[in-house]
This record gives sequence, C-alpha cells and structure tokens, in this order.
Amino acid sequence: MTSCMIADSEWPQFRRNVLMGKLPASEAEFLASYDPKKFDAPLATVDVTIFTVINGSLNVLLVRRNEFPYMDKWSLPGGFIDLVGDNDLNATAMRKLKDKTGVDAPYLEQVGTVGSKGRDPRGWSLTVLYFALMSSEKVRLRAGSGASEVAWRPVQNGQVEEVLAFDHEELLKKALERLQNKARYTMLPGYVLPEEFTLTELINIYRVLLEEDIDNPMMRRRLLRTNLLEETGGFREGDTRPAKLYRFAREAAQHVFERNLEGGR
Amino acid sequence: MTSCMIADSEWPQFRRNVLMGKLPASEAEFLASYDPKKFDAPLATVDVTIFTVINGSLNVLLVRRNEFPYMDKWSLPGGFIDLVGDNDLNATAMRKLKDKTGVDAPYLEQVGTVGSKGRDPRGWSLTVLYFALMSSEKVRLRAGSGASEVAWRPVQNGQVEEVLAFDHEELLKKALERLQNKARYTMLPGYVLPEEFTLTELINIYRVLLEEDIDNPMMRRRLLRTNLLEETGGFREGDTRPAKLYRFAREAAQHVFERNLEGGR
DNA sequence: GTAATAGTGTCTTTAAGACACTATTAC
DNA sequence: GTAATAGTGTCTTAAAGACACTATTAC
Repeated sequence: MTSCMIADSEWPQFRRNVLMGKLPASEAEFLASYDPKKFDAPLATVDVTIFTVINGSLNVLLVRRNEFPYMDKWSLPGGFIDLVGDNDLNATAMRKLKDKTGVDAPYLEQVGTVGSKGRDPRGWSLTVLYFALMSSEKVRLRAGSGASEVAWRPVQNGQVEEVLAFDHEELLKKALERLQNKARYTMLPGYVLPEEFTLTELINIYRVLLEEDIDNPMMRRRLLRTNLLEETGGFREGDTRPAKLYRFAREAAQHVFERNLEGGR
Repeated sequence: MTSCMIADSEWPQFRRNVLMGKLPASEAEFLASYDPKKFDAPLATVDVTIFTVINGSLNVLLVRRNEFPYMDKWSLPGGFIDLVGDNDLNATAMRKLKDKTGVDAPYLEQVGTVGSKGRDPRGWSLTVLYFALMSSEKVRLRAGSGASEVAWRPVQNGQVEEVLAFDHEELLKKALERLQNKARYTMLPGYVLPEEFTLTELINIYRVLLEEDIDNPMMRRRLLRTNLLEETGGFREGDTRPAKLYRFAREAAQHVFERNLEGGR
C-alpha cells in the first residue's frame, strides 16, 4: 500500500497524465503506486467522554497529558487511530476506553466529529467524539500511555473545574448535551448503574442528568410500561422499606418513548 | 508548521527523549519541530448526501467519478479536506455542495463518521458524512472537478439503481435513516420545498419520506400548532380549490414536536 | 407509635389519530 | 349539478403530569 514505484518529483506529472487519460493506467496500477503520505491530511484523533454517577453527582473521566502539546493539562481520554491495530473507528474508541478504565463500557456511542484549522496547534485536525456510560464500580483507573494521571471529575453546569486541553471543554459540552437529550426519550441513563438497581436509583440518575425534579409515580410507570425492566427477585435492604431490584433487558438502550419528558422545552 | 529541524532518522530518538523528560523542550520548541506528515494518518474525506423531491419521489445527487479508484462509478459528492482553503469541516461540506449544485442548501447537518481499514482500497480511511436538503428548483447541476457527470437519482427502499463506489450505498442508507427519523419529530422535510408551499405539498413530502399514509387533518393541525408556518397571503391556483401558501419561520428546522408520529414503531 | 422511603390509585391535560363533514374551485 | 382538492369539527385514545394515598421497613 505504501510502496512507490514513481519518484517523488515525477508524481504530479503522473497524476496529471492519468487524469488527462494520457496513460493507460489500470486501477491496480494506480493503487500500486498510491502513497497516502504524499497528500496533506489532517491529524485525526478519537476522543471519548466517559460519564458515570458517583455519590449522586455526574462525573467524567479525565486524564492528565504527559506529552506536548498541552503537557500537564487535563483532557478527555483519546488519541490517534492505530492504522495497524484498529480495524475501525469504534475499535479505536473502545481501545481508549479500556486502556483507561480496564472495562468494556456497557454503552458507547458516536457523538460527532469536530475539525478545523485552529483546534490543535500542530495543524488542521479533526477528532471523532464518542461518549460512554459506565458504572463506577469495578473500574480500576490506570493512566496508560500518554497520561500521567487519570481521575473522575464532577461535572456541573456542563463544566469541570479544570481547564482542559484543546477544545475539550466544548467537546464535553457536546457529549453532555447529547446525553441529556437522549435522557428525555430513552433509558440510556440506566447504563451508569451497576447490573442490578432499584427504580428509585434509576429515577435519581434522570434527576441528576436533567437537573430537574421528576415525579416518582410518573417516571416509575413510564419505565415499567416499556417491559424492558425485569425484576431480579432480589431487594435492596436499608433502614426503610426494601426496594425491588431490577435489571435491563438487552435492547433497553434502543427503546424510544413515544413522548419526551417536557421539562426541557 | 511543516518545517523540520531534526533529520528524519533522529526523530524517534528525539521523541523518546522528550517523553522521558531528558530534553528541556518547551511547547514552542516542540511545535516548531513537529511535522504532521511524520505520523501515519488515515485518509480523511467529507461526503454529502443531498436529498430533494422531484415529481413526488425522493432523489439523491450522485456524481460519476473520473479518477481512480472506482473510476467511472457513481458516488456521493465528496472528497478530501482542503487544509488551506477549508477552515472547518462544515466549510468542506458546503464547498462540495456548492461545487455540484451552485446553491447554498437551506439545510446541512452532520450525520456521523465512518472509518475503517477496508473501506477505501488506498488504505485506512474515514469519511465525515453530511446530509443536505434542497429544493430541486433553481439548481444548476455542474460536474466540477473529480466528476464527469452529476445527476439526481431516485431513491427507493433506501437504494439507488446504480452500484456506488466505496461504501457509499451504506452511507446513503445512514443519511436516509437519519432523515426519516427526524421526519417523525421535526419539520425538516419542509426544506426540500421551495420558499413558498402549500400544506398539502408539505404533508406529501412526509408521505414520500416515511413511505406511509398520513392523515391530512391531523398533520395539518400538528404543523400549524407550532406557529412556525406563516401564510404568505398568496394562493396556489389550480383546477380545484386554491390552497394557501405558507413559508417557514427561520428557526422551524429546530422545532421538536412533543410526540413522534407513531407509524415507525 | 414516628420517620422514611417504596409503591399504588386516580384525575387532568394534551397531542395523536380517526373520520365525518363543509368549502371552493373548474368543468 | 359532479369531481377534486382544501380545509374544519369532533370524538377517542394514550401517555405525561400532578398529587393524594397506602405499604413496609427500622427505630
């Protein structure tokens, strides 16, 4: 793929000739002599916004960079695509995720791609942004390559306290916005909980994410009507009435409610 | 940005030294010696799925490639980012759009990014997919560079008759799926109509996109309730009762109905 | 018993949906 | 008048939302 049978200096002429139909080049011939490095390409990275809820507040996973640029600054976990090891973009995202947390997230979704001349001091750059949801239990954080530190940081009003590298504050906002939108018409928020949870715990996640109070009876019925929650048979015991434990049916994340919660209008 | 003060062969050692903290390099020093071409980067392109409705059927804009690979095959309009001329990804998409149609689309939205080892025979490649909506009136198609031909092609069951280059059949399906989803809870479909239109014309677009019958009185009220349609004062005259003409208020595309149309469940 | 949280019952509101009906044009 | 399309009226259904109420635990 990267072999080159034509000298550098001859390349533009060759290309022009092919375009003008002056060389009887076949597709195979073209590919044999094609070198992607000959053309200017933007830097391409993948960044992952990993959310969880800890002690009733929304947290995001940050890493402290130990490389230029923005050395020592906090940022979203992410980095370059490994053209050899990563078969596709999702693989890159999952690799970054697992690299920092050691676990496979129960939910990973592409948010969108941001690219511009100025967002990276090294030059024209684009990043494919993902967001992931996971329960903070079981996660053993580890810095991995490119980072000196990794930590959960609380998100308030769409922001963390730290100043983030690149345009990562904007990326965080975008990912959060997507999550909040989806919380209005899906069961996605459930994926920050462990396997088994009570209805009240689930509803509390919605309250944290949407930053508004939610009527318990209404939400309870809204969730149960889907038939995508199954009782485990167990109970969460406490100082008060025990609560039934539930788990999600497998396709629960895909469920779309017929109507949105209205608060956000 | 592309200057290089360190010989190729020395580069890995330099980078290792920086990582190990053995060189007192500053960020400015780092950037001065950074050459993006030194690292393997995927090919990065932008593709645009441009939809319109012609004679009551959904059409998509295709171009016939006059370059390798997939020479002479039809594809979605798209191509490489111009690192000099394009300030951001949207600019690339708008440039591609205007290059083929000569007009600014009333609606352009990023769908997502697809990237993998195998989707382009030239190597690891990613493409940022957009979709655009426009009225087919006024559009003067022109082939432009990279294409020998450009044409509207009818879409049926998410497909065009032609075999498309790369994974563009899949990209077309993704874009259409996004458009159909949004048709269930937004006024987006209106953007394939000219400035002024009748309610029946608008409802017919929904029927074409969603491939299902839609109750006229219901849809009429659903649309009017938003207060985002204003009467122009004019009428569409014909062989039968004249119909009021409407236009969209500016933010109409952003409107989200409280409930989805149910047909798609 | 009280406090606290889990969970149910029931009424209101609103938009979607179904469909009968009226209105205005050309012929 | 008929045919055809534009547009209105009205009833039903179902989910969101509000909120009073009951249930089960620890103390």
